[in-house]
Amino acid sequence: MNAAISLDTIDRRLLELVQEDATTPLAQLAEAVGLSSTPCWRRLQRLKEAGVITRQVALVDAERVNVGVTVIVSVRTAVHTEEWFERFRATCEAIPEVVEFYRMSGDVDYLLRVVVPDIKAYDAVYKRLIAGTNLHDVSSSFAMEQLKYTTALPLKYAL
Amino acid sequence: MNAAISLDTIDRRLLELVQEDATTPLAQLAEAVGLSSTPCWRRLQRLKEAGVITRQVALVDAERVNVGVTVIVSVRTAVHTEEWFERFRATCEAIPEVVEFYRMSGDVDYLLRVVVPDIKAYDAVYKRLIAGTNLHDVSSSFAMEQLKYTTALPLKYAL
DNA sequence: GTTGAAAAACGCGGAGT
DNA sequence: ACTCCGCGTTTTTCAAC
Repeated sequence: MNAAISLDTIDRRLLELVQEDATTPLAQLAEAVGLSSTPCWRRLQRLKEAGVITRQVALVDAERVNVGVTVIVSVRTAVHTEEWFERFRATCEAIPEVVEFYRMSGDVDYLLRVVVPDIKAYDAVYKRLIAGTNLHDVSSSFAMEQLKYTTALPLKYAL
Repeated sequence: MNAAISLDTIDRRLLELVQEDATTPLAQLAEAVGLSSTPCWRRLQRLKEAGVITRQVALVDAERVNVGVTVIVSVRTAVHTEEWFERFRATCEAIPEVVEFYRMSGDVDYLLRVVVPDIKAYDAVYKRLIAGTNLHDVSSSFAMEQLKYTTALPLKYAL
């Protein structure tokens, strides 16, 4: 279900293109990869069915919707039970300001990326995070500038 | 150019929908927000022209293209010149495995998110990062699990 | 803002090489 | 597996309200 899949050169080029712009007309994609539209369409279909392409979304400018501040939150926990984890996971899942959430190796247990309009709003999210879940240590770092952000994954490693 | 913009309830609802699924037919979006398709189309057009919706992309499953490992890289620098920064920025920009890149406040100067197939591949990226740019301290943490990742920004703060 | 409708573009699939 | 071609749908634009 979630194994790597076999992709040839054309598949990769198609993925590169749609990762950058999913509105590109099929005919144009087809031309770019040197195919006619039908096989190109079938390939895209196959990539969707295989779960390589998961979905197609509109990206929104963070500044224009007033969430220009991103905060990186490092969390260390005292408790390490399954029950605590599930609770924390559910909390993060429910907070829309938490846009990324990783379980880490090393000294930090969890890492979050949170987007908010300002420090005051972050404080509200912070309170929501620690409410209910017993966090041992929470360290928040503010990003001054987003220098790069892309949803396009490198395809050179694809099998 | 990058100021927050005025969005009413319908605009927000539309953005919520297209942030989740940009393939939704216009007629269906229109119905969901209680509008007919013409004004709905005009609103989406306006949101694109205003730069609120920046683009429409296909999201790819990281596991299936063999970049299931994400590494968080904290960078401290010895040099703090404009020239050094530009060089480092260009390096990160050019490395497709670097999918996010922030300038931070606090003890860490820069934070990167890197996606790779395995530790060995990360080492290659690491070498590319430190080559040419004189990094004082680089600390890499591996994510064991991606518990949440969304491109959908919270819209409750939009003005 | 609405409806309706028409033009153009595009997705989708069949038939054939 | 691909090309060619056409049907059906959807987008996009245009009226008039």
